Amino acid sequence: MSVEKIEGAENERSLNFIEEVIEADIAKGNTRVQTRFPPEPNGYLHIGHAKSICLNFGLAQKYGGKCNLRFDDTNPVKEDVEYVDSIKEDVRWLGFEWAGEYYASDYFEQLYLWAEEMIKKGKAYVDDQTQEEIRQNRGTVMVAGVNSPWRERSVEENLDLFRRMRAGEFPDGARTLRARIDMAHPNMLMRDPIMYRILHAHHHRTGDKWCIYPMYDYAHGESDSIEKVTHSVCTLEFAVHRPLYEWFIEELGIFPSRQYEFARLNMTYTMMSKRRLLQLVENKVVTGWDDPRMPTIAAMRRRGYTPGAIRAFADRVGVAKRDNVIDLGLLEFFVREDLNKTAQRRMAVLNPVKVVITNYPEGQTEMFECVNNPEDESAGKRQVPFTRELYIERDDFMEEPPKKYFRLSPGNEVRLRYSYLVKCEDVIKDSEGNITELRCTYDPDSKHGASSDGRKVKGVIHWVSAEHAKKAEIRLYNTLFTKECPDDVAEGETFFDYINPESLTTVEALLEPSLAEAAGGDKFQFERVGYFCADADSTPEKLVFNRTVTLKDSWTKMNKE
RNA sequence: UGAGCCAUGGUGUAAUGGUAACACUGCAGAUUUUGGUUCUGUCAUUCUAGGUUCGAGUCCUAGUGGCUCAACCA
Repeated sequence: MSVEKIEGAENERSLNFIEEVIEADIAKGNTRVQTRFPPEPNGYLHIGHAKSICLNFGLAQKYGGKCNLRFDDTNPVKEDVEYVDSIKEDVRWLGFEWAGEYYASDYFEQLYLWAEEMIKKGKAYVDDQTQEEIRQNRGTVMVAGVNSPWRERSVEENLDLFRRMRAGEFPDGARTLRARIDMAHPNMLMRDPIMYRILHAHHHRTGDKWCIYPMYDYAHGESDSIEKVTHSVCTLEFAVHRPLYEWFIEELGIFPSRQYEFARLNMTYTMMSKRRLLQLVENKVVTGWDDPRMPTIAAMRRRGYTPGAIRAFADRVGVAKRDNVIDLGLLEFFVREDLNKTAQRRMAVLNPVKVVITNYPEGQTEMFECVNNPEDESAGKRQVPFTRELYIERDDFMEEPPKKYFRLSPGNEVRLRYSYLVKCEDVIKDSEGNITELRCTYDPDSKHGASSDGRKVKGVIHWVSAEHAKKAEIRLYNTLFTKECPDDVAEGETFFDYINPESLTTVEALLEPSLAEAAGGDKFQFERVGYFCADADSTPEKLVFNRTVTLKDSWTKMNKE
């Protein structure tokens, strides 16, 4: 397992409750630690999975154990190799290497053999009830279920029927194999759970070899056991499955894997249901699973989030059993923290207004040396051209500035970053009163932070040369949802109604020329605007940047007052 | 009229039965050629009621509140 060290993540933290379990096991002499990350390949991994990945791989790492990647591919109708591939890519990108790559489908034959064993022990039977009958006879949480009329079939008959199920003699849904436990059990999962269903479906790995497929409950614990998983860590909603998990393992007398549950990750403004995310993709609400507005790992990668930031986030969020809703801002904090150290700084104007330096020679070009990253000298410097006509951010000028505004305004002087001090002398407007141009004068002695008489200015703004600026498409992303989408949306609306109509806006920005080569995920901080990632599709001819996170901006609050 | 899980600042997560802490957020200030970063300071927490104890966030009892479970999904 290889993870580059991330600063800040090595702080001493107390043990989470799963680590306590492991340390207790080690104290008892059970020193081997084997975990697994078991996604179903029916969608892309999201930030919630990232927490699970960091936990499972982190546990193995911490205790000198191993972590497997196992695909829980027992439902062929929902699964696809595209998802298998994306999951592997995302786990690797997060910085983890799995000890073994397994598939529940690798175990289909063994699982089948064990099922016959269960039948022979009288612990399983073939049920001919319809789906509807099964549902009705299961009872409710308050009312006990009733036994299936087929529950007392002989071992021979069960065996024969089960073999014929496998042989493909029956249509989908005609029969199931059920565990014989207790139809009055207070835990619904223990009321003769279905072990196998008939599904004449093509499986992405086993092809058409099988027409019966094991259910999660029958496959998961056994798969863990086959892999000698010591600590099977899953989310809280599986806690009610634990008695069943243990029941199968005990009845089969196989390696005693044990299950532990932790609370899944929830985040503000974020939808974590794979089913819902799939709907967004299928309905083309987003461009795909890696649309930067999605909460998927692939989307975050494209947005410019770093693996280290996500790992640090997962570490901070912790592991407990309490329901939680993490503020999206916490994730962004870790992204900012990481990017602050590594992202190169560039100047870019998203909403331009022209500035003419009236006392600067026409046709002259001057190169200014700009620091790429004030936090990292090794990032070097670059030359940026300066001319008589520039563009600055429209927000960086106010004709009637409020009291604490210290950027450009009539008669006020500001520093053009890394170049001259300029003073606004005149405001040019069109017939409708819109500002079209600002006329400024510059102080020729104010290079390199100096000024002719030692005066200082508070405002420092970014700029680009009108002649040299490159155009680029910038995608500004906001949260996909304007508010929390409930699991059950109110009558008359769908969860699509909760989508933020301004989740994606595109602007044409003007960039300093050094950005022309940027492509393929390079990250930049556009000064006082935010962090941007050069889109993978970006070319020097068509520059496209995705916004990652916004800088902390107390000045915008001031503007709102 | 079920079973299981959970309850600590605004948000998360800690605390051998012994001074409730850490991070994020908020607020205030300092530094700063990014209103960023960095630094300093600061506000704010044990669901309720009993009980055990010299001492309870922690143990016990009862209550309250929240979550999960009735797919041939995982």
